[in-house]
Amino acid sequence: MDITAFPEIEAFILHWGEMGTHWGVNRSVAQIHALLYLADRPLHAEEISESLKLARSNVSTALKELQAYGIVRRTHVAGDRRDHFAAETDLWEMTMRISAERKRREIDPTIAFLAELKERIDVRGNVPPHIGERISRMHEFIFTLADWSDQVRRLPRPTLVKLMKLGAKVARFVGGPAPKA
Amino acid sequence: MDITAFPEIEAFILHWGEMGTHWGVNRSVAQIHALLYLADRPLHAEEISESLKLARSNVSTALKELQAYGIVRRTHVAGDRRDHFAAETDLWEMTMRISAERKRREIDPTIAFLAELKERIDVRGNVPPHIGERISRMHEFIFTLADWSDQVRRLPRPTLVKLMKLGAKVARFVGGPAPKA
DNA sequence: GTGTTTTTTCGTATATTTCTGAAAATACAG
DNA sequence: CTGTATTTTCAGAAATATACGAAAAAACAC
Repeated sequence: MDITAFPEIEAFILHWGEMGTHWGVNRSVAQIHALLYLADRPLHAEEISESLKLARSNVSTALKELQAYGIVRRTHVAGDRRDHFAAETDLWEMTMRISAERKRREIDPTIAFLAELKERIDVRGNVPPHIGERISRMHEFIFTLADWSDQVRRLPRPTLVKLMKLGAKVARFVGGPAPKA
Repeated sequence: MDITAFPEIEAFILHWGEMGTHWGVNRSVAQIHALLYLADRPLHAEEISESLKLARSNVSTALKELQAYGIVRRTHVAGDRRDHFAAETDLWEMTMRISAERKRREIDPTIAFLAELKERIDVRGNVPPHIGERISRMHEFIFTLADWSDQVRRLPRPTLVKLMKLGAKVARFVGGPAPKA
């Protein structure tokens, strides 16, 4: 399957690459992910490199990143020494893994940082009180969201899908008003 | 309130700026947002420029961006011709507005793009069928999430907070298993 | 072990984004 | 209207992130 044969495939890959850049994922990583998502068989690094016209070394680095996210796995093809790579195609699974990894990399350290900062502010004593309050509120807020995301991530997929489809109607279970539309 | 007087404040601003860069928000925008979040009164552009050592013009651009997100508003101070700026300090409100704007800018166009792409693939006819399926699934998935986010955004804040605190326990309402921990 | 294929590392080149400063535009007071 | 304060625009400079290619390392066959 040569991607240049289908402009639609190329368009998807380019769009996905751009999306990546808007969300802090580098373009090559996102493009390779898109390519593997569309592929119906595992691809080796050389193929990827040629298809996307990226340096072989760049592909290597990007694949490591995708594996760190847990959304691409290495597989082997009989009679071929080269590593082959396949993307997770279950989109819920993919989303959960990306969110878990980004939480680990960025959110957890931020929570720790805010806790430490609040401590330092309290020790110092002479910082205007509203500063401590704002920092505390941010800490608590991010912690609450992060904790919620951890719980949601552990839900069985079918439960998650049901909840999602329910949308704002879940509000009725906590005594909220019926949603308007 | 001179931020250089408190290294904790500066640390918060720098951290927030870095967070921004990891999520596709430019550093100056995020830093200014952090400063305004901590400030207990509206600040004018010149103050911001001096506090953060950013060019006045850069501050102007960044403030426009923050206003486009709806998380900073322009106010006026009696007897001062200059515009003053204050950040939304309710973190739920802030989060909802950021997510609404990012959806508008990035997700909605992506949904439209995927729909259009699927259409083109169907018309063309000779694209391998699994490609069309993968694109369709991605389209549906993103649409479902986006629709869910719209509904959640419309929920009254107290309802939202209750749901969040409930965490994985909401699963019981859709016949899911009791969460483990 | 040696030779060959494949992958990774890493310093540097390139591309991209961000920031600046000067100039233009706007808003307002008198 | 004229003059002054304030804000915005925009082309180029600076900073940052990304991608490359050469060389090293690793994996494997023989």
